[in-house]
Amino acid sequence: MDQTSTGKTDTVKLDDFLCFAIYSANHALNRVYKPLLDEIGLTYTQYIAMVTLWEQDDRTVGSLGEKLFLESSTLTPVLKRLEGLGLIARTRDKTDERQVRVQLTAAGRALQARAKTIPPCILEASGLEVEELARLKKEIAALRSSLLR
Amino acid sequence: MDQTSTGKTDTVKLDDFLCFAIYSANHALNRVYKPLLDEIGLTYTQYIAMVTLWEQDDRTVGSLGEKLFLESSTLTPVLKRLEGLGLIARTRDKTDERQVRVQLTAAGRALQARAKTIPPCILEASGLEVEELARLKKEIAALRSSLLR
DNA sequence: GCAGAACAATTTGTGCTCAATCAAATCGTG
DNA sequence: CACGATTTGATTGAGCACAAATTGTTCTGC
Repeated sequence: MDQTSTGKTDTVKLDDFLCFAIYSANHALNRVYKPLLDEIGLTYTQYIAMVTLWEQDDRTVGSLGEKLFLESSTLTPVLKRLEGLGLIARTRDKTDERQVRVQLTAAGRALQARAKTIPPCILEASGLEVEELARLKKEIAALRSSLLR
Repeated sequence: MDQTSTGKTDTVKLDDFLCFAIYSANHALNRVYKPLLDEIGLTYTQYIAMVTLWEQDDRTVGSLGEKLFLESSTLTPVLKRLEGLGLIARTRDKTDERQVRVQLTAAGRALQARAKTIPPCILEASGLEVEELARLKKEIAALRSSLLR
């Protein structure tokens, strides 16, 4: 019973849609993250931006967007808020003034330690084993690649 | 290599996050849907609301929100736009005036036929077989259930 | 060297999402 | 019947997301 079947019924059900499963799982994840992120004063998008910078500091807006699959028009206000929170600094690149370089401040780096408790909470809420979660993550990432092709 | 491992590196990578896989796959799906939905003049959220009504007409705002995991504060403006497009009618329930009943118009029902071409396009873009897609959908729905527990 | 193309980030406008709050209708209990 | 509690949907404010248009910078061809 799937929306793509050529089958007998013409009543397509919402629960048959992969897109809805992902859409609603994303919302559910947001709901689990919300109280955890409130404690460190970040929204979800701000959090993944910080995770990306913790992984590699001193990026341009464009490279950050490429990593996060977000447009610069989305990132600009997000980064301005992170700057307002004192977690990052935004400076024009000296050699190419079109680019804005994003760098962690001391406070931004310090926040990483406080954020360390979050992933284990999510793992627990997922009700999955580490290996199973890793496999599911891999499959979904592969789906994303196909869709963006 | 996972953010939950107790392993050697303390550098947690964005690509290790299940939440990011789902978050970005959701955006990727949106990007595939966008041009298809443009043809029938709906946004993604408007589309899933219509799918829900095609599955079962004459719902209250609350029951629609329960199905879609959305708050009334999100649904009210979405439904008003669908009403403005002439696809649905919103009327107060005669026996309980607190509730608003949402019903398809003739135009709303007619749109279902035009929307039939969308799911096959998504299936193709996913690069997955029908069975594989159904299995993945099921796993993600199960994850959602765990998260909302 | 200079005009125009290409590029990077920002601004603007539309829509989605939630938390917090509100108003109206209904229910429950005395 | 009366009055407080609950239910239902709507409103407000903050933030995210994109497309399209804009500004400022760099590169290219002549």
